[in-house]
Amino acid sequence: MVRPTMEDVARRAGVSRALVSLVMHDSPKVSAPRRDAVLRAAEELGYSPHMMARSLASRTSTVLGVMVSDLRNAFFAEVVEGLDAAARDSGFELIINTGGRRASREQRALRSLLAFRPAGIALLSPVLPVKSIDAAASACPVVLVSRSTRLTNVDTINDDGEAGSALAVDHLVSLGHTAIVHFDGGSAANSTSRRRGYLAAMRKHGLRPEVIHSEHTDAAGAKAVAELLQHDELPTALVTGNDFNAIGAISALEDAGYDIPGDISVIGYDNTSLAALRHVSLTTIDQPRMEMGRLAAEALVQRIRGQRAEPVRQLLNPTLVTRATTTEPARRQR
Amino acid sequence: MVRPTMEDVARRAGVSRALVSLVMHDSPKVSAPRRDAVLRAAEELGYSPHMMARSLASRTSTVLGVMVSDLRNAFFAEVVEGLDAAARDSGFELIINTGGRRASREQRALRSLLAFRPAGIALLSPVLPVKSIDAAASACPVVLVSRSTRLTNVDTINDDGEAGSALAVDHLVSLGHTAIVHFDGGSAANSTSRRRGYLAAMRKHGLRPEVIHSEHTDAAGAKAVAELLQHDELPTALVTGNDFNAIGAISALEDAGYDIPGDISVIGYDNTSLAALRHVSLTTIDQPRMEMGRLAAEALVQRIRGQRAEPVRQLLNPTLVTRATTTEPARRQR
DNA sequence: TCTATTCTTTGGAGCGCTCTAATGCTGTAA
DNA sequence: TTACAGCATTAGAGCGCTCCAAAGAATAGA
Repeated sequence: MVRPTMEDVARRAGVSRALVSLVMHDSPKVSAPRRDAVLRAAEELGYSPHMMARSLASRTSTVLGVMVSDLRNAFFAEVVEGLDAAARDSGFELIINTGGRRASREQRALRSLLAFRPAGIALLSPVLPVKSIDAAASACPVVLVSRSTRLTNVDTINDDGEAGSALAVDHLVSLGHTAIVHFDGGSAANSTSRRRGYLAAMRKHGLRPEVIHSEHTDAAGAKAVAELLQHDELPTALVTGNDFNAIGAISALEDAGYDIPGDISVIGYDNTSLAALRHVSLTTIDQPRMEMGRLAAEALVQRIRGQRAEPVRQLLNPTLVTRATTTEPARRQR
Repeated sequence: MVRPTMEDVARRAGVSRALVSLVMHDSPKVSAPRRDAVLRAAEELGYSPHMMARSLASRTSTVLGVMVSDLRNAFFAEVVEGLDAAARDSGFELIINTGGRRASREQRALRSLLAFRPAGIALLSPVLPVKSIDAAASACPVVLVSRSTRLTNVDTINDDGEAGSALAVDHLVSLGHTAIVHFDGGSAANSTSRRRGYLAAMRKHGLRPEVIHSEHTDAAGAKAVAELLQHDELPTALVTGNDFNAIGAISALEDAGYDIPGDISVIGYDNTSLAALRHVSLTTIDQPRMEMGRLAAEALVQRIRGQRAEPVRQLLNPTLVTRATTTEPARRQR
């Protein structure tokens, strides 16, 4: 388990340790014969540089710390995937920690990330207090994904939930719908902006908005439908808080004898793998999640390289993915 | 961005660096007044130990390297989640890399993991040649998840695909089914053992097996149904390769006018979040993915601590999750 | 030939920490 | 009084590397 060091390589190649270091960094100021000798010796010994020692000596780091609440959530998994790809392109590695959306655990996770003296830190939808974020930002560049802040030393990458909901409403209006109800996402971080976007878009079109309180689960979607069915008149379209909620709503409506989209059009949010299934074929709003990860990594790298000091505020545009759950309103409505 | 060192804390507390080190490690041989002084100084300066320096000096590591092909795949995401939880419990951090199921990229990923001199490495379903795995294992403990090996210095954690398929078949047989067809998973890593389990279980019950070649996607499931519909007689039950395939098969069957489970029972594999949706409510086979991650971490930790030298070969038992897509065969079928 | 100049190579200090061996300091026994 | 535990504390070497200053080697110009 004891691996060869630079010293070993140097001895075998008959050169100094410093020269080996230069070769490992592809320095142009090494003569060809020495370079070959060093590379051969390294190869023969199976030498690979010791990142920790390198970091320590050079006072630099090639590590990006990532705090994610839960990798099982496809949203985070995809953002991390984007982060990883972009980080690798810039020569960084990811060290990942989970915070479980509990401030105390996130605090711990953040501390242990900082103990690695990473070059930068990405916090995905953290529930941490601003104070902690600020403290972290004074130690290294920090980027926030799916959370905004007014801290000027921190970058943020968010999807534009308002624009997404507006996209959904516009789509339905263009199909001829006027009675459009929103099932909101309750206490979820992204539900406020989605609701706001829905309200603004309805007002823009001169329509009367109606919000039914719900959550981001299929059971909640079904429950919201039950509430909706109490009404005298049903809407012709539903803008739900996310895909799961949409699925729950759809099956509850079908159970109640309604045809989707014949009687009611339904639109989801997130474009999860679920929505794409033939069987489901849900019209939904897609957020560029991988892209968000890439942008987060790029924001960090820029700050690390000192290329920028002003904060970046990315607000990514979602897109509409039209599938089979939306169509023109039926005649009988209005 | 320049953070205080142990030296700074020592100076402020009026003690030596070594004493600070002892306090940071909760050594019992430090007097109470000194301990307090050190802790106060550390607090005031916002000191936190430098992991890299600590690793270097102590020649130990608290990092576990993880190579995963793709985090967007829920299987891996959950295994990683389990790994993370167990690693944290034992005081380790994860450093994650993606290999994309391409040997060359995995090679690179492995190399950069090894550069961190991790305490151990977990490879999730790698396509790496045995040679590379063996080389890694000579540098630090290695555990393989979803891949077997005969290397004796490497631990493996696998789910028992044969047992899972047998569970599916047994369930259907106990309901009274005899005409049971398998849609297999094609070239996927886990499909061989799942198919083998199906074949063995059918034979065990004295039934005639029939395998239709398919893939792990919903489109492939639908395509396999199209093929099935050419037959004169339909089976009364389907054992599919995974949940996506099952969903595709179900919707194709429903499109063709069949009732699920009235006419045909369908059983999935993986118990994805999909299967649990009310709307889908798919009977399926659950693999303990988080558990696999935990066990992988534990296997590593045991080897790291030198508690074990013989290889571990975990074969985890899947379980049947009964939902709404399986029932007794209809009368009309014989 | 000698010096000036450029190109290679090397010694060695130091990154922040750990850990061993040695020190200082009490108190107790001889 | 000295000796000797026993405990708390510290000096200092060293982990594997980087990087600066300086030395050496090679070449060019005079």
